[in-house]
Amino acid sequence: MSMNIGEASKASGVSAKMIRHYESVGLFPEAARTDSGYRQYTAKEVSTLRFVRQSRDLGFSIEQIRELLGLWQDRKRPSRQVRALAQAHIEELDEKLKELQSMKATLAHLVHCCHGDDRPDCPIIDTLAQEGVASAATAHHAAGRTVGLQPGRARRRAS
Amino acid sequence: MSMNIGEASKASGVSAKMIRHYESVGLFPEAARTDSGYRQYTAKEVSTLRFVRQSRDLGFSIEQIRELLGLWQDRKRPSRQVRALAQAHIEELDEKLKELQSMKATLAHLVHCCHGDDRPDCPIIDTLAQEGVASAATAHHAAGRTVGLQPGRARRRAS
DNA sequence: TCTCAACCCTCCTACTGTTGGAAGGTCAAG
DNA sequence: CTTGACCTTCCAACAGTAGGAGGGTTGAGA
Repeated sequence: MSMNIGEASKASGVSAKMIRHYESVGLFPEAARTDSGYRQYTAKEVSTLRFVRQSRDLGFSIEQIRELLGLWQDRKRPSRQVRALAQAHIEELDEKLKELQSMKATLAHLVHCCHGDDRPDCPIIDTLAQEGVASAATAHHAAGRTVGLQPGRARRRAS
Repeated sequence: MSMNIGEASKASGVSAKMIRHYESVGLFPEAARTDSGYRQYTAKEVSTLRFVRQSRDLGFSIEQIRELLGLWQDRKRPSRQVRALAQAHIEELDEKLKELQSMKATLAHLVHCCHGDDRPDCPIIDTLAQEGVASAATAHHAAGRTVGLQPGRARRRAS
């Protein structure tokens, strides 16, 4: 009935390392332990883990998953709440999509302009060296929140 | 002719904090200093900073920018090299785009299915609790490298 | 019974890039 | 001389994941 972390990991698709991490940040209560200190998991906990993984796979952040788990637990919550959370996340995804698309478009244009042969002459480099590529960055200038290809890409300029 | 880090920051659009950081990771040589230890920048260095910013805005990583700077410096490099780097980056962007689009599609479908009213019944939560959402995650399963809405989102399952 | 592999444990580190603060030194204007 | 705006360095945090070190546990085979 109960299993070690390795089995729970296989069953849920969440690595043992991550299970411990999620526990440590309080995403779910601490697991029961054997006398020797091994964590023990039941089918119920494995399904929670699976829930977390599915949510991560849809791009929800840990904090959002914390909320989702709360809503999941509370069997009386109005579906409206869940929907709103999902909707908000879609909008985040959209912002990121726009930014990436803008980068890609700019880059594709530059690549298109560059003959890409043995000559040193290169419009890509030249453009980077100029001021104001007028790309993704400037595109949402006023949009506030970052998007991050890399982690915390805050698009704000030095002010 | 030469300016402090604050002015260089304003002129380049890179925050002072980031200028120091880039210097510390060896993205460009250490700046000259006044007797009192203040960094001094010339127009040449400001244009390097601008180059870095433009590259970041197009989503290039620090390592990629390191290469780009090298290519920029070397006035004899074949434009082919630059183009290849840009092309490779476009492909990275494409992977990320696909992943985000896949997430969005799955999520949009779920949101569409959820009536979102006062009733507790919610297909979004129900789907998360099931196994195998068959979303972004499974989509590129074999694709190896991560993409990260959040930082290091490695999509590999616990193996 | 001993041994060895395959587990498990906790802690610390790294990585992506950026921001924030603390504690202090410098420079200019008033 | 004081004040405020600048500069310096170092340390920590954020998101999420992965890797290792150094140790204990378990169970099966010799």
